[in-house]
Order: sequence, then structure tokens, then C-alpha cells
Amino acid sequence: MAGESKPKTAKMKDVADLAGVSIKTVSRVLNNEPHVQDKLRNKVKDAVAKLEYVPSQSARSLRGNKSYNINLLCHASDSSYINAIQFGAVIACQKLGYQLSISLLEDLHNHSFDEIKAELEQLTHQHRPDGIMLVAPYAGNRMIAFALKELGIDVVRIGPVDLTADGILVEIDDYNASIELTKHLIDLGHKRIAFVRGLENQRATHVRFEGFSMAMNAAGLTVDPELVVPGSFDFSSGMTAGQTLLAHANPPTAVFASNDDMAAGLVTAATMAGVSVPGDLSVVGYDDSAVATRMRPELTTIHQPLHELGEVAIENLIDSFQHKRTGSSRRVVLDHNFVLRDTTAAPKNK
Amino acid sequence: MAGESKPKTAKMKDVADLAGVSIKTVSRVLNNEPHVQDKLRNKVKDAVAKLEYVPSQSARSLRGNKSYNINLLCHASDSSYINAIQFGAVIACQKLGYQLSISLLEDLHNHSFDEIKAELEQLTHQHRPDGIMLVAPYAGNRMIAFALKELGIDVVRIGPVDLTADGILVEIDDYNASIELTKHLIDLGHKRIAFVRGLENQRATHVRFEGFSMAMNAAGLTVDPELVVPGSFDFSSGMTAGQTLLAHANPPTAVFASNDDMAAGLVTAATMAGVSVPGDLSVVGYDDSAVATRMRPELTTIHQPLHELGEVAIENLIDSFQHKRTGSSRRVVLDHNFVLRDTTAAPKNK
DNA sequence: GAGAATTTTGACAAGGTTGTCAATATAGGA
DNA sequence: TCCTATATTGACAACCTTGTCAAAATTCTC
Repeated sequence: MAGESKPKTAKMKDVADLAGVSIKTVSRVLNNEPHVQDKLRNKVKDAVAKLEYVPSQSARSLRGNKSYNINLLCHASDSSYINAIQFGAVIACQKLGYQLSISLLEDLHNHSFDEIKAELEQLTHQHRPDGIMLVAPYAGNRMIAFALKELGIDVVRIGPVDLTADGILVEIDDYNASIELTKHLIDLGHKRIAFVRGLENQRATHVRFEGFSMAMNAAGLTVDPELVVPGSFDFSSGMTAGQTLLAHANPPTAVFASNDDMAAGLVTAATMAGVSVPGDLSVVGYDDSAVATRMRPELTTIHQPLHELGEVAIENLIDSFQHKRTGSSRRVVLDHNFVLRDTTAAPKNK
Repeated sequence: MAGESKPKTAKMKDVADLAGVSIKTVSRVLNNEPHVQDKLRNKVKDAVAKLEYVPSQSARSLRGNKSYNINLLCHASDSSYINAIQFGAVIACQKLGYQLSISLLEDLHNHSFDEIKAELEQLTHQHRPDGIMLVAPYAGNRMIAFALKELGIDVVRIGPVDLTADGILVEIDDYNASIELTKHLIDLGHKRIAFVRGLENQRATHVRFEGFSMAMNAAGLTVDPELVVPGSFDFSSGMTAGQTLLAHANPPTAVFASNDDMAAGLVTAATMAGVSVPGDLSVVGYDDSAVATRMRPELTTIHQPLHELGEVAIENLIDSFQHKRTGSSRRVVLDHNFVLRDTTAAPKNK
């Protein structure tokens, strides 16, 4: 009960001796392998419990050429979107006996393929993760995915990636979610609807705009190119977009911002300019991240099951390489939800 | 350039053969050990470069009984405070050849010491990190720190911890920062100043309140117990606190919220109640986290160098066990800044 | 220039696990 | 009952690095 002076950890040999079997049998029991009598199996389990034995990860790694480690490749940014996904990923890893580690990747803009590959090789050779998880803004980067494939590392990507992409993909149906969101605005009676794009190197930007356009067209509305403004998925670009749109000679009555952070910036810009939301301007976001319920009015948006995306991603990744299906392709699509809150209303002068 | 069918990784033996030396010499060069001629040293380095050799982490771990892994113990929450610290920690780890992994700890409320220790033993035995980093809300938990100490694991804690605590501590001077912040309100002319506490099991709550009280007393002002309200460091508890305070028969003219999230909730509650900030009510927060500049008006607060806290924490932790100073105690205090923004002004009816 | 002191180098073992393969025990078939 | 087929078990090597210690090479001292 007092200080244990020798926190000497038991090893497999000790368990074997206590159970009166060979270490190989202990190994078999621990890895749930067949060919062990129930009687011995129980003896071993008792010994394991008694000695509080935990296998040495490094020895297993060395012998089995596995690291029991999944690496999450992140960009340096404070994003509650990624935070939530990370959370789900950690849960799944812990459940499956893996460990989630975080690595930061420099900005890879205008880097050549070879440079990117070298960078990734450096990063992965260091700790040799069994798999890598890619989220925005890297999930949609073809060069990264390709480089990792060449390096023989299993990858799971979260979010909308090229339709032709292979590997493991976990996402929601961005296209239809965007249509839903746009329809909501149209159903309220809006006709001049603006769109704030995200980073152009992310497929999310394009898919969401595509859904938006299709919904507009289907309703017989045209997309005014002047009401399509750039953004970079962050708060301040949303503010800028808002200022641009409100300064327009014939401003929109509603805006589709392609994520919540930009929607928040937009609402802030509107409010500061004396434009009331949703009275004078309706705004929708995308993600349902933390900011959506912290701003006022609260944001109408698409809810992405972020924790679940993270969990499912890890589960599929691990399942894939545990069954030696390395290189296999699968695409998992999770459900989204339209969340009606307070930033949308019918336009005034209809 | 095409697909490398054999991504066969070189091992130390290969380097040794190419350089014409023994593997031990290669080992020495790689670990910057003395007793190698410059000539051989260069030969080895060339061979390493040519073969793109990277040592096997698992073999090193097994032999050296190190994991080159630091574990960050987190609570399940979406906190940009922790996010920023994590960021700094990853940077430092990457720089020093370590890996930062994330683990989630269940809520440990009303768990006995033995239960906590068992839980931590389970967690750490799995992957045997070389060190553990503790942040809020666990940094100040005495039982966790003590259990880890008994388990023989090096720990670094971020944030205000007991004055008598040993181990490695990295923090800012919360006491004096709180005094500064309070003085600012007092200097503006405020007399009825409220205080929103954080979680009671965190030392930050107590230190900040202590600073607040001292500053009030020093200025000859009394702290009205009715204006000291509870909180839990999150947005919604800030809103609740705001509602409570505004409903008071004799409401305060200023509020010290013990972190930014609560300050944001408070400002939101005030705005919704038609109380203008800073016109009718001044508000200060603490941390200078992302929300501080995304809310309107922007928040007057104390800036904590979060990235730096994370970096310095990791550096000290690694330095400590690399020099076999396991168990050594040190306390690093980083600079903070008072950040004047738009949520504070002189009271109206002075 | 010979012997001692020091520096440089390498052979070998050890670290804890799992894969391979052979040995043993059990079950099945004639 | 004996032989074959199958299930169970264990001995040993291998994974790749680093610590130990001894051997070899170099430098120093008188």
C-alpha cells in the first residue's frame, strides 16, 4: 500500500513460470490464438491477472513490425472541427489497443511531389505508424495521399475527397446536405442567395458549391457570379466575405457560408454593419461545430457527426490492416442532419 | 520513380557494411557518442544518407527501455485552450524526436485513490510513455499527480498547481495577472465588481479569485459575496452567471470572469438581455483564447502564451528524464500580457 | 625506443515478444 | 490394438538496437 520500491514489471517468462507453461503458450493466450486447452488458458489468464502483466509494446513492435500507433496528420490551426474528430479517433484507438499520436505538417503549398514525399517519409520513418489519418486540409490533397500510398502506409481520409479516390474514405453526403441547406433558404422565399466558398484546394468547397448550384437551378433560380465570394474556412475570411456582400449594390437576402466559422464571421460583420440576422439577412453554415451554438443568433447549419467520423475512420483503418487488406478501398458515408436554428427567416420584401 | 516494389528499409548492419565499420560504430555515430574518429564518423554519415537509414524506434525502445513517446492526458472537451497547448507540445516533441500521443481520461470525480491509480496504471502500461503531460482539468488533481509519481512516471503540469507541489510545473503568474486585470477595472472607476468562479477543484479558480480579492482590498473596495457566482469554465455556465448577476437587485458594473469562454457567455447573456457591453457592463476574461477576438465586442483579457507553455513544458519534461533527473522539481513561470480590447469602459453613473 | 596510458574499435549478449517447426499428446479409423 | 491424422505444446531463432568489455591502435612518458 505504501511506496513500491520496485515497480518491476513482470514479463512473459514470469507468467509462464507461474502458470507452469511455456512462454509460447502465454503468447497464444494473450493473442487469442487457437490450440490451447481451456484448462491451460485459464491458468495463464489467472497468472496474468495475478502479476498484473502487460505485454511490452516495444517488444511486440520489434518482433511484429507493428507500432500500434496511428498518426493524425494536422495542420497548425485551432479548429474545433478537427478537435472533435480527434476526440472520436482517440476513443476508437483506446478501445482497440492503439495509440493516437499527433503530427504537424508544414504548409505544403507549392511543394513538389518529391519534396512532399520526402517530408512524409521523414515523418513516418521516425515512428512508423501502422496507419495515418488525414483530415482537412490534407484529406483532399492528392499528392499526400499518393505519396503515402507509395510509402506503403495505410491511410484513412475524412471528408469529401475525389470521387475517383481509392483507399479508405469516411464522410457525409456533402452534395445532398448542401442541396438540403439551399432548399431551406429557397423554401423560405429567398431568391438572391450568396455563396461563400472555402479554400479552393479542398474538395469540400467544390462539392458544397455544386450542391448549392444544383438546388438553385432546380428551383429555377440563377446563381449570380457576383454573389459567389472567396473564403478560407476561417472566421476572418467570413467577416471579409460579409463586408463584400453587404457592400454590393444589390445585396443578397441570404448567404450559404461553406462552414460555420465563416458563417459566424459573416453574422458578426452583418451585425456590426447594422444588418440584422435573420431579419435583413439569413445565414447558414456547415459543420455544426462549437461556434454554432455560441453565437447569437444561433446558427442554422448542417450537423456533421464529427466524433463518429473520427471513430469510424479509425475502426475502418485498423480493421483494414489487421485483416491484411492493405490497400483495399472502401467508402463509408455517415448520416448528417439539417439543424434549424435562428439565423434563417423569410426575406422581408418578398 | 515508378512504384518501388520493395520499400525495404535499411538497418544498422547495412549502414555498417557500406561504411566498412562495425554496427557499434554506427550506433555511436548516430547517438553522438565520443570515441569515433572523424574520418569514420563521416563515412558512417555518408552511408546513412545514402541508404536513407532511420533507426528502428521499436528496437531502440526495447533495448533502451524508452518509448520516445509523451502522453497528453486530456479530458473530453472541446477547448481551444488545450488545443493551443497541444499545438506547442507537438512542435516541441517533433523537434526533439519524440512523439505526442493523446489519451482520454474518464471523469475521475469521486473515485478513490486506488481506483485512479489502477486506471492510470492500465493506461500507462499499455504504451509506457516516457513522460506524461497534464493540463486542465487534471493538472491540479493531486491524486493523479501522486499516483503517477508512485508509478514512477515523469510528469509535467501546466497551469497553477499547489504551491507545495513538486515535479515539473509550467505556468504564468496567475495571481499577479488577476491583480492587473482587476486593477484595470478599478482604474476605470468600477466599484461593484462581480467575479465568476471556475471549477472548484482547479487551483486556477482559487488563485484568480485570490488575486481579485487582494486587488479589491488594496483599493479599499469590498467583495460583495452576492456578486461572486459559480461557473465551470464553459460558455453556458458563463451565460448562467450573467443571467444571475443581471437579475440582482443591485447589479455589478463590471465582471471578472475567470476564463474567456465564460466571459463570452456572459457577454452573450448581457447582450440578449439588452445590457450593452461595455456601456452598461464591463467584462474581462482570462486566457486570450480564440473566442476572445471572435466575439463582439472583442474581449479584454489576460494573454497566456499557450503555445509556449506547451513547448516549454515538453522541453523541460524531456530534459528532466534525459539527464536522469527523474523526480526533480522545477517551476517555470512564463510572461503574460494584459490585452486591452473592447469589453471594458468606465461605468456610466459614476 | 620500450612500456604505460589512453583512445578507438568491434564481438557479443541482452532486451521481450512472436513465427517456425519439431515434438508430444490426443483422437480417429481399421 | 496399432497406425495415421489432428490438436496441443514447447524449443529456438529472429526482430534491431545498445551496453559491456575486451582487443587493437594510437599517443605519451622517460
